[in-house]
Amino acid sequence: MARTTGSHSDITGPRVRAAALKLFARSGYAAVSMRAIAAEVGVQAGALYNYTPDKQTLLFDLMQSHMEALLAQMPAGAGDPMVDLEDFVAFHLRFHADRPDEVFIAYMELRNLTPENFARIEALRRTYEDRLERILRAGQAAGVFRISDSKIVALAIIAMLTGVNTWFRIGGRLSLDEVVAQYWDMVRSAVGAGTLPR
Amino acid sequence: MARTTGSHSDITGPRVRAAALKLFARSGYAAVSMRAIAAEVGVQAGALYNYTPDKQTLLFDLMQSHMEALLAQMPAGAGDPMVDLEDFVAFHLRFHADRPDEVFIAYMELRNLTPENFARIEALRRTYEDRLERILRAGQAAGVFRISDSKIVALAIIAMLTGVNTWFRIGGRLSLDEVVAQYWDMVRSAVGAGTLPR
DNA sequence: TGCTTTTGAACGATTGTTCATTAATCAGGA
DNA sequence: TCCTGATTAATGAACAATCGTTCAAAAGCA
Repeated sequence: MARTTGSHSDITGPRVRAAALKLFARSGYAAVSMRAIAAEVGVQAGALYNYTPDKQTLLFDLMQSHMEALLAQMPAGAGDPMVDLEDFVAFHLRFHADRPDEVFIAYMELRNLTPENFARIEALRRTYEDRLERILRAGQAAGVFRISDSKIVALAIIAMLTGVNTWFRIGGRLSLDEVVAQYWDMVRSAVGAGTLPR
Repeated sequence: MARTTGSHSDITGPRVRAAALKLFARSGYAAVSMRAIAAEVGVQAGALYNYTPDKQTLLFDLMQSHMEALLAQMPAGAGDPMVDLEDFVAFHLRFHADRPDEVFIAYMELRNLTPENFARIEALRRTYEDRLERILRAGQAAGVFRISDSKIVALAIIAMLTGVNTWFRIGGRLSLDEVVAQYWDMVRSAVGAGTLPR
């Protein structure tokens, strides 16, 4: 619906989510009070309830938005396992490097979701893992990847890639391009695809 | 000092730590109340303060004990980079598989430590990472590992290995021996050490 | 004037922690 | 074996503070 009269919703709403994202990432969901979020926005606690029914939904919406953006922007896959794997690795690293707070929350706050909300986020996460596993199985079938258990390799790769967020910061010692190149080297080696000149 | 009269400290004390470990791992430090810990032990909240000065110290002691056990049991290193790396991988996987709760806390609750306590745990963690990096540099110098940045590779390997704790459970589809074998395959490949028959 | 947004107070519940009091356990002597 | 005195552990109430959430009233804008 179009903007209604006297409304600041389209200004305050995003600021509430941004404040919650920042504070949840820094201190954790359980340790952040609604009053702290309100103070970050510059508003009283009661005003937050114009933008979220409760604190739990605020967390869930942040995680859901993140996971849906991840799935929406993920490369579709060209069909060549080697190309698809490289694209996946590059995409994962760049997407995650751009959103350290969202990534942190998506991995750390799963246990603070209600069971129903947890199940919904978990389903999105599995969809993402399945995409990588499908690439690995295609390469396995084509004989270009030498791996035994595609599920384990998929999880190991994702864990390795997501680990960059514990240390990588834009503007640090290494550029994002260098990080992508180095991780692609490791992933390519780990799946048993020889070190080919490119 | 030897056991003093009228004391149950040596019984209740460990039970307090065990209850805190279990509940912190399940729900997170901030979401667990001292009353919840006391209920798990079967005691009133006030009694906990015979065994810890406060909640923060309870968390810190759990994390410190875990990290010190990790460092104490870590293999010393024989000198051969290939052997040392394989030993490190196997040790890491087995040690972590045995202690899912401790590992979970050690990685998730860092931000709930006071700055001083955080610095102390962080120092222990860095000591552990340095041990792996030293193995990698030795293999790099000896020409047996083909890697460029030993620091990144060390962090990537640790992230990959620690990731098993998100899915591995003793008694599941895969035995621990199978997991160790598969991860060693991936690590050996990732550091560019050829797939040799063993 | 009509509608939206924000305030600010209030609510019941829960938080970490303290402490006087009670209960339990022990060593040593009779 | 029983008693005594000493010592420790656990209770249960209390504390000030903070929690998520609600809502009537005030403020701001079209």
